[in-house]
Amino acid sequence: MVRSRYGQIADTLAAELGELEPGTKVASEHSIATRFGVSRAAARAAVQELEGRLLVRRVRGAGTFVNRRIDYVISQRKAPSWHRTVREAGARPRSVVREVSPCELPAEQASLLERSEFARAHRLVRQYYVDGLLTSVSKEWIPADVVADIDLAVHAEESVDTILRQMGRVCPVRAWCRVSYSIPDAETVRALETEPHRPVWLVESMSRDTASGRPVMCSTTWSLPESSRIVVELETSPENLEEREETHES
Amino acid sequence: MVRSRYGQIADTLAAELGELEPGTKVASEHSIATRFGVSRAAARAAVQELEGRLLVRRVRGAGTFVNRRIDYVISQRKAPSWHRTVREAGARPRSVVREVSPCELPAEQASLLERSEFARAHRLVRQYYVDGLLTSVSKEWIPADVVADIDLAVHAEESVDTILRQMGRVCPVRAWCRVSYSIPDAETVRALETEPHRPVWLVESMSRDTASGRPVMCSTTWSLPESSRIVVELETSPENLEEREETHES
DNA sequence: GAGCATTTGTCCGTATGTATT
DNA sequence: CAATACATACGGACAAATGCT
Repeated sequence: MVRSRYGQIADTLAAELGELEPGTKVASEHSIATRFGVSRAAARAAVQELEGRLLVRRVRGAGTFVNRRIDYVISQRKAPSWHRTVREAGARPRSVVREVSPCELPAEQASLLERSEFARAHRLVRQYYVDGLLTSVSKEWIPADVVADIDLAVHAEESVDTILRQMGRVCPVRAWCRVSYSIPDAETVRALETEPHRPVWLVESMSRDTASGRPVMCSTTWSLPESSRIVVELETSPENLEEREETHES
Repeated sequence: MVRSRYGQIADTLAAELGELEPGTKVASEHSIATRFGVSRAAARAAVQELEGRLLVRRVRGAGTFVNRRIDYVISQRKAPSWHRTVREAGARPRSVVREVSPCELPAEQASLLERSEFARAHRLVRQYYVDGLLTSVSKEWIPADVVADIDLAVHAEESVDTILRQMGRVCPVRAWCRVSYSIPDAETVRALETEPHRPVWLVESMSRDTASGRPVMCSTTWSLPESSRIVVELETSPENLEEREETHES
């Protein structure tokens, strides 16, 4: 099969992009069209191809920029640290509290947190930026019986983990987690500033207190696929192998 | 912000698509252009939008068809069964052995299987179809010390699990697994019949024998995002909470 | 197998809209 | 306000794959 012209151009550009720092501005559609002697439509197709490969990001009116994906590993063996993960990848992490308010637990979160529905809790909405680019939004629920008041603390100290440790006197660790690739609801689309109906990462998580085993926090986090590569590791130790259900098909 | 014409058309079509059975043929670009009084380019943009939402599949020369995604849940509590999962979703599963050959274990697989590099093993390549559409390809490695000869059995019995149980006299269960969303290598691109450089699901997995705890099989499976929605569930039982590393950031 | 209509894929040139700088 | 850059849209053309006759 013959490679299409825009495909060849995309391959050429992709090779050149490999040398560049994330955030670098890429040649405009017009200049690509001129350089390769094609129409702007073909040049555009090539850049869209690169966007599909997650190699670039495009901003209307501003230009096209070299993209980078942060590997975020979710594992049972390691406690999560988004800020550290981003920094270790050589990027600049920032998170912003968008909303913090008392609420009553919705059914799903109540069940996960092993509380009764409508139990009093704190709802926390945050946005996460990598190198100034919005990459994720999260909603977190913390039952009021873990920490009574959270508003002031949340603005002084960005890490919820630290707040729970200091104010709640608990030691939270991730006890359950579900990762999928789904279509976000309208509210999330607004918060993530993404196109409606476009699939993004969804990580649902619940943490327990190490000592008591009691759930102390749960969250749902939506992340743009172009900005992070979520990796989930699942491990069953040999001693626990028998605990599982059995079927006879691969 | 005003919604673009092709976006409106996409929304209209998406609503209509919801009523249709998977596999149904969708109106052609030309007829959409005529119906909505727009150019073919705009109609095409609308259909491409639907493709991006994973609602349709397009085949050159044939047409555009309603798509369905199969939810495939990977969990510690449940043994995997691809055929059953697909059937339960109301679709028709089929897997085909493409290649079965003796080989020496590559470094990565040798390490995972706790064998020495270049140890003799069987390499098995399979393709998976849902409703006749190619959705996944897998490579599986089985050390020769688990089953000596596998060629004939593999063609008579599709389930590797069953072969291992009967010929290898082991009871395999998934002990480790890693899921990510990655760019496939050229060989995989050919086997998956997908575009180069397009990200797809990658599930790496290793199974141990229940009784001995010894690794008996490992595999890498690549799956098209438009055909499956991979969900990974990770759970740490309260008793094991202390086993993990600690950090102090969320 | 050959021929034909259909359908998507690619590409051209041009024009206008809209967001950013 | 002007220049730049991406977004949307038009109309036309041919290529390539598919499915049917």
